[in-house]
Amino acid sequence: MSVHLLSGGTGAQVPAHLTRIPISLISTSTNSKDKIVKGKVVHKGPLVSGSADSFILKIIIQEENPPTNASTQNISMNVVLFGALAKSFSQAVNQEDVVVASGFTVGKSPTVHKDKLHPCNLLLSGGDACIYVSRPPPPPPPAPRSLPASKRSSALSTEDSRAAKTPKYTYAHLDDLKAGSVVNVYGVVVFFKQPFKSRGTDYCSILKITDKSNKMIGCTIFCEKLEDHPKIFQVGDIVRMHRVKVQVFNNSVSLVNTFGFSVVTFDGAVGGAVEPRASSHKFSFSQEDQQTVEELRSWTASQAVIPSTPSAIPLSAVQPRAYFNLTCQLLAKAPIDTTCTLLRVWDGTRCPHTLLKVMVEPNVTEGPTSFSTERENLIANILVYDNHVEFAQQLKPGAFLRIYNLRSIPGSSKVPGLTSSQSEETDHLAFHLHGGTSYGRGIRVLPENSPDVQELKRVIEAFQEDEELLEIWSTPPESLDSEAVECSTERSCGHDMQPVTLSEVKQSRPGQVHHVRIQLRSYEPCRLYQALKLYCSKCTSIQDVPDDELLASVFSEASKDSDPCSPPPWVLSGPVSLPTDSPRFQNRALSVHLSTHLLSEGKSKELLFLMGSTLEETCQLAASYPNIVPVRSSGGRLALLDLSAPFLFRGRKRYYGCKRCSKAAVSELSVEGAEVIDEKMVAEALGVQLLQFVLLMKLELQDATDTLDVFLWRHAESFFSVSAEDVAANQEAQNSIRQTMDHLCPPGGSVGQRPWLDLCLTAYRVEGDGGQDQDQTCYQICHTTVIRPSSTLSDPA
DNA sequence: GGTTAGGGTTAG
Repeated sequence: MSVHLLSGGTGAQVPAHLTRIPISLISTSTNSKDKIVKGKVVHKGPLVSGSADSFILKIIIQEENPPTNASTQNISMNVVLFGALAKSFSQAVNQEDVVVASGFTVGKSPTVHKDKLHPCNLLLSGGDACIYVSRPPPPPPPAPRSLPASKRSSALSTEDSRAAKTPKYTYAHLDDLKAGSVVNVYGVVVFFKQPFKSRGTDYCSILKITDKSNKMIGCTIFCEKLEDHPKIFQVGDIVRMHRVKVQVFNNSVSLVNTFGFSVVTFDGAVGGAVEPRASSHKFSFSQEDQQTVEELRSWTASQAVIPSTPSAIPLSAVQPRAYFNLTCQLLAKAPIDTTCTLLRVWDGTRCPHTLLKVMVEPNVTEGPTSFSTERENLIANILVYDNHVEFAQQLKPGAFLRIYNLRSIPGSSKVPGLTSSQSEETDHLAFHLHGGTSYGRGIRVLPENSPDVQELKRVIEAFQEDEELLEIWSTPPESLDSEAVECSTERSCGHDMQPVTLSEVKQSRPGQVHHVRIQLRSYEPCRLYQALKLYCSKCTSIQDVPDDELLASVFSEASKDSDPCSPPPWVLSGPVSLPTDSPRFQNRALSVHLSTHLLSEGKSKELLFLMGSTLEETCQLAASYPNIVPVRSSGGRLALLDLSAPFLFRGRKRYYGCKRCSKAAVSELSVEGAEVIDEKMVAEALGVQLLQFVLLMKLELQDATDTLDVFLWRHAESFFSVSAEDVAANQEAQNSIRQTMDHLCPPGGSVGQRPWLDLCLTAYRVEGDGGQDQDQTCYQICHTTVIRPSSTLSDPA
């Protein structure tokens, strides 16, 4: 059981009585006694260590010069080494070394279907197993030859183990591929399809490559993960593939990835930086690779292998009735139906043809729902169909894309789900990414650092600067009186006043009302749930809404009070079980108290006093009982929880009381004449000063003259057209505020993207802590409502 | 444990 390094005549020798058996002829019935198998190591796996010195190492060897009697099929096979042999092999043997194995047994390869290699594998373990290594001669050293052959080490020197860590690869020429072999290749991409979902488990990439031999070779790459696929952006890119298997299909040679496959892609432009695009961080890349890429680039440029037409064209050069590739930025997107998604893109250039308008609901749009008029005119609406929809759904607005084989159709066609009057606009150019992958049809996200994206960003930024200039010159104060500017808000105050500038507002005395036409520059809090507050109308205090973590601790603290409790005479007490399927709630009976008065009214379940529950359990029960008041035992009596927690749960709504203004005590509720029990009745009965949910935000306004911080508070609910109580209880109301704010102040958007707003402001004096000198003028937005983003994505002109 | 695809336009 050992690894022997063969070195000319001086080292170990393969015993002469052993006879070689070609790899292709090995079967499970092979008698391995006195046999050897010889092959080149084309893959060396990692040394896998199990428990207590049990090592396993898997390699693939390939027949180098098959004897004439051997077939060319199955010339590559898996070899599994065990124990100390695996360990010393791992240290001593490099990829590309030629090895001879003896003392092996033959097993069925469990991975034959996956790696398409030999149906058998060689197993090397125990005392008979032996590996002889002959290293290929090193590449010719620079003249004069300075390294005598005798200097080459015949022992396993440290130099050898270092070499083992960075295997040197050899690359096959594309006109010299032997069927069944596993090879490494370099090639220039002459055709490619972005990875698409196969009918199996993997994504499939199709490419055709060529090299200096001028041979065209088709390649099929199957990988489950998209990132393991070649990152090809355009024809002319250069790929380096390791461990692809040569196959014959339809009488021509093709390549398929096999075990240990990896690929690195390079841009093919002469003179550009050689930057590898790889999925793995640890791929080999040497000076030789650099040279190979540069040589292939020059060769490609001299040979006209690649059509000289540009691989992508800008919107400004798009012809009707054409297929083309587009490099662009995604601004917004919206699903149309299950087979179609709308992508709104631009590349900063203006298409000479009028572009198709597509209407969609704003609440299904991801990204801004409207843009400046200038920008709207540059936006191309792309309808993406069928298999591309799934990929499109994962795209994020802002991403840079290349869309391959996009089709421009004049006159427009009907958009599914919309009536013809909504979508049909003759003489408009429509863009379709049809279903299927023919001609490489597909979408690819380009990285920010790619040269094409850098160029795209230059064009876009130049446009944005123009856009901002336009906005500044065409807006207030010059246009304050005009009706030309479309506004996203509406005043309902009824004041008959002309708008003034922010600088005029700042110079005015407090106590006045102003109309302004402004844009929203920024706002606080960015985390909109923090805008939700609790307000006491009695003491006018404002506090944050406690988070669930705090509430849970209040409940848990309250349930620790285990003093015996004598409930008041007007209650009936008993256990209640939680209406849930969840096993963790089982075996937990909570103590509940019902009002006998309500019982007599037939409304016993209308109001529950619940004791000893957790926050989670209380919420569970609140789904089934309309009013739940959490209680605890305190000094032998029934008491409310600390008022940091809600004193009442009504469905998903929670009601809080003011600690300062409440005189809380558990007492009986009078419901005479009342149809339903509401929070006000409960609060009154319990002596709780009910806190009100309010929205409080600080907005920074901007116009051509100045900026101004204003509050949105007392009129916040009508501004957003939502109730703060709803915001506290449901996600939809929260989303609605988020959408409104994203519309008024698009995240990452330029000033040109922010709509103009007509506001009514009140200015008032607020006493500072330090007396008269510290008085401040504050401003509040009042009597103003946001007009919900219009339901069209089209150019409003 | 093992297949997928194997370039060559949707038909909205």
